[in-house]
Amino acid sequence: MEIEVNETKKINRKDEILKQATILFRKRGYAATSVRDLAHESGIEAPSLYSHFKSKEDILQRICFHTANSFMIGLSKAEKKKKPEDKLKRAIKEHVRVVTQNLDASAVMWNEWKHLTKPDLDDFKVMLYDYEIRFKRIIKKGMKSGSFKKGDPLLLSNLILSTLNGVPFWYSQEEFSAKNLNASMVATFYKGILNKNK
Amino acid sequence: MEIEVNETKKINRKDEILKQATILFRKRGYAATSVRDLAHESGIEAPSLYSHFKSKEDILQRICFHTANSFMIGLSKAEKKKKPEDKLKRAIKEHVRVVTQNLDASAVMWNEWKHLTKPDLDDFKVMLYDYEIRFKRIIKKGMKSGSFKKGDPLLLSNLILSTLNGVPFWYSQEEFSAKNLNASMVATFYKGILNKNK
DNA sequence: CCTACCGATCGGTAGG
DNA sequence: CCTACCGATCGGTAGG
Repeated sequence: MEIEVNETKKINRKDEILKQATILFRKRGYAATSVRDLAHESGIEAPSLYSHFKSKEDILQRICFHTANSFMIGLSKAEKKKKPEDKLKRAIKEHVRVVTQNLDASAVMWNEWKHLTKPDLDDFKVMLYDYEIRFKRIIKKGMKSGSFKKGDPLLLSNLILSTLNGVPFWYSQEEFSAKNLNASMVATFYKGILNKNK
Repeated sequence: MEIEVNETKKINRKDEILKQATILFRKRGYAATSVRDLAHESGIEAPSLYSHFKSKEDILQRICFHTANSFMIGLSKAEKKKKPEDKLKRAIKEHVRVVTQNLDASAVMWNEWKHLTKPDLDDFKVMLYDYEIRFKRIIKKGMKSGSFKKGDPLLLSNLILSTLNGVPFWYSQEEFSAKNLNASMVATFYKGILNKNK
């Protein structure tokens, strides 16, 4: 019984540290957050952090890779669709879902991954690059098949990904619903904003 | 003659520090860049920085406010147009122009302004908010006049601004031209990407 | 613009 | 998970 409680506490403590680290890294940035800040918010002393994590960077690494993995899984789901327009629609939907459900973690991943060091840094870059390549491939195929207007697939891919990655900087559950955001984003990119009935 | 040379050197040195600071703040982030790093890249010793700037934050403040001011001026030009669709088109063009001509500074402003402290922090937030409000107003009026499809002006404004602010993260002069980027962005948002001739 | 230097804080370890 | 502690580095000042 006592052992069970201790183990549960240990697991909760580790998650609690990760949760507080995500909030602090988002608010102040990785470099400006000290291990003492992390410990204080988690209700422990600074050296106690090292019984859960190897280093400060270890904490950042877990946040970055865990979040990036969620995005990769979402993209895989999108790639199972057949038509390019359905693939892109699903890719946007999945990306919006992951971002809105992990606002702080998404922002931390996007803003702080540069503080990772080798070999994690290289592995992370590969993941990012893979995501971009696969996202671009959907658009490229859609342009070839005639689903999308002809253009530079890389440029359009970058435009859409910028929009998706910018969400954590302004989205709040109080102001917007994820469903409405997703629908608006797809409608905007697919049909444009000009009113043709004018 | 000697005085003239000294004064010229002084001005160049100050600009050189700002230039190197912009590059370093962009690459490593403000908090992870030391005044010794800044001094070294500028070819001087660390304490010599303080004959040009009051503090490390003073350097960041100048980068942020100078860049933000460029964006404000661009938006003012856009607001002089009459039709909402022309206003938005011009606002996008000006924003793209400032971003592509100040890639590092734009990224630093966007990623590092949170490291400013009061009262500069509050002043900067006011500028950011003013920009967003005025950008949103263009869209709101366009929706009311029937130029743009009906929708949530704040949401659409956030979508477009996210796309614009994301540019420094992928744009390079070697891969894209500012002119083509601008045209593609306007076409994408105005007319959408779906091919209606299919 | 430099040398010499300061107190504060950093990430992390030893040992329990 | 704690106390005690470490060397390194931080932003910045004094004085020239």
